Amino acid sequence: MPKESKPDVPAAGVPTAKPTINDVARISGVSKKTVSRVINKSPLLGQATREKVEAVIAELGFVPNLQARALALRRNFLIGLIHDNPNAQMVLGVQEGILQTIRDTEFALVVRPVDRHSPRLLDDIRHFIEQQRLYGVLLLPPISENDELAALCRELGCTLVRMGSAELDDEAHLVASNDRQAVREAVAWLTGLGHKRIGFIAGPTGFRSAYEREQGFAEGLAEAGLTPDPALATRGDYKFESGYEAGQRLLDALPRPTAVFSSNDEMAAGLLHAARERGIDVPAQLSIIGFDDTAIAAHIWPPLTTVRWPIVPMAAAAAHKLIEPSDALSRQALFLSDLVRRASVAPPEA
Amino acid sequence: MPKESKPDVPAAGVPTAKPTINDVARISGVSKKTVSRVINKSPLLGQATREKVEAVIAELGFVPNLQARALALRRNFLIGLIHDNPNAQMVLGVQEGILQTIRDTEFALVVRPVDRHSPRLLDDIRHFIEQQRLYGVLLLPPISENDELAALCRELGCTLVRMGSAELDDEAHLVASNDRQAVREAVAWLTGLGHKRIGFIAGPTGFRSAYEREQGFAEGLAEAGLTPDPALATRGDYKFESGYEAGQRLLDALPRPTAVFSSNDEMAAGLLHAARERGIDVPAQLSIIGFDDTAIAAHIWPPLTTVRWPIVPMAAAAAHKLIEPSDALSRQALFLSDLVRRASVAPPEA
DNA sequence: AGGCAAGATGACACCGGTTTCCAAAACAGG
DNA sequence: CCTGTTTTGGAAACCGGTGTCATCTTGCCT
Repeated sequence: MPKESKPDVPAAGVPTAKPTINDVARISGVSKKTVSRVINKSPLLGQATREKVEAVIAELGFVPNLQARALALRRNFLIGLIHDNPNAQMVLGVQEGILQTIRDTEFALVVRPVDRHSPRLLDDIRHFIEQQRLYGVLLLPPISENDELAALCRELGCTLVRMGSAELDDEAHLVASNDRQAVREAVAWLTGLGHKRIGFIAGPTGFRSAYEREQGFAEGLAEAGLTPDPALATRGDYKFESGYEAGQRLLDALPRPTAVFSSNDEMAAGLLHAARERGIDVPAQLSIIGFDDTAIAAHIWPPLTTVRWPIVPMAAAAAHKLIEPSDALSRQALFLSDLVRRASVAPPEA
Repeated sequence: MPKESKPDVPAAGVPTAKPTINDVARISGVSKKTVSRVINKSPLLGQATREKVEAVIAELGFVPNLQARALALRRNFLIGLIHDNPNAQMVLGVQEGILQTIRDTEFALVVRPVDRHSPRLLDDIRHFIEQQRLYGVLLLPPISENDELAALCRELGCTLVRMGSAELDDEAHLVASNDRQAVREAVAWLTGLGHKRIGFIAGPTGFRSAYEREQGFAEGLAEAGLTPDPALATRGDYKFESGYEAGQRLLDALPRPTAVFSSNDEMAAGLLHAARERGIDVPAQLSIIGFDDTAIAAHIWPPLTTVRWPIVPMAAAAAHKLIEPSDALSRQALFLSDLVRRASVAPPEA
């Protein structure tokens, strides 16, 4: 019994040195190169040889050294998540989705929050990608809309998938949700209940997601034969406080809107604060719809009707596109959102 | 032209191949080894030689190849964040803190959420650490309380810092906040306002953080000369729904508590829901204090008085302990929390 | 059978650092 | 001036894989 390979409880003086490709080659009586071919599933390889080598690999519990591969391939097995997104829940949802995909692969996820307004942004990211030799990166909105950044990734030979609204990139490098359509349905829900004065809180200018939601709102009104009232449209920056301020403006309008669509949940929560301060009952006197279905939507009072988009599956698909671009699963680029109906919406008062 | 390898318009004919340690050695007229000594700040090296080499490094813009170093050193420049924490804001705060520390170093952050109850937990993490050859890992609560996991990291030669309540580990491998003291102060705030029937929603059993907060609550009552009433103590699992259910129980108690301390904000929000359903006015008829100061605390109505602990600085310190253990900054292990006073607390009704 | 294309395998250099070992140079003491 | 010790630099091996290219089998066609 010269060799005893109990991985747990080394106990004995055996150093438990991990087997290398050389060990596998020696024991199975082939060259390193052949073992390498087995590892990489090279097609030009004899069936018999492959099985023999695989048996030895299994027996030894051989796991290829990622650092050595990274050196030789000039490419690390790391997926980078680059984002500039204030929404913790969304970022974590994306991380979860990516990890669902790379679980049981050799890939790992490295995260890199950035400051969109930093002048060193591109230099920093260039250095980051080069130094870590990232295999691919996933860009989250809003920074996914930065075309310079995308060009940089491509220049560095780093595969790239962008998350965001459609038309940002081609299908192979994009996952998107149909925000516009979802907002139209949300507005249809309100008009169907009889609402005619519907306010709108837009997201910040320059964000494609904000633009899409705006368009969806306009289309929704048009479908119901309503004309937009400029006094009922205002803008925020996706943060709670801006929703609160937007609420002040909207609730000053006369006659007051009977419903408001907010471009995200945080601003909707801010609006709700403003309504509460004025003693306006939600939903009896004011219906509210948000967007994103973040945790806060279900936990404020009344629970918020909102548009939910499938963050985790989208991120999982994005990761799939990065590491298995030719796979059929990597085909889908558009994901559907749906309206979550909760207590913040009711028919308008008579 | 047999070989043409222009990746992307590098403009000049310069191939932009990155300089290696060999280039530096050749140009500065020394050996690789000497350059390596410069990179690694080896003490036994001539001053003149060092400066000469450093000049060449700067001029060439040489950056050592991390993958090659990782292979040779058998250790990658990656910090792992292992967590099993449902609170997105907290996890993201930790990521931010770590990144503050490793910014401008060669380290990167790789994240690894896990399932505490998975039977494969230890095997998975072993494989992860070995495969990626992590330099160090940071463990977040509640999984940071798993001593087997900590032992595993040590066995694999991976430095380790645990985040959580004190007494989990020695100072060099721990960052903690003084939960107990903070809860005592929160309770003192309530008793100071005249509350005498104070309810408590504990966190799940088996969590040290939950235990610390329980102790702090008991001590706070004792300091005010109050005796704990078992009818006013209940338990949740840190989730919104469990807070809601806990609220049902507490608000059934007769006489009703005039204030409740909840072991985290989510459960406090659940309690608030329960109170609202019964038409109980907060804070006039019921004061509520939470813990964590997550986003929801400020955004629900009324805004929640809560205990805030310094997540980001704690995580930054933890990362510092990992990569620069001997540094003076790595000395601090205990961080102070403070009470954020908002509108959910008022004196009891007469 | 001979010729040839295609397929399977191996030898060897290479990725870019670190480490071992040893020689040369510098320095001290006798 | 010689010997012994310390500092400094170089050659070569090594970390553990992958790429290129040559070689050796095969199978197929005429």
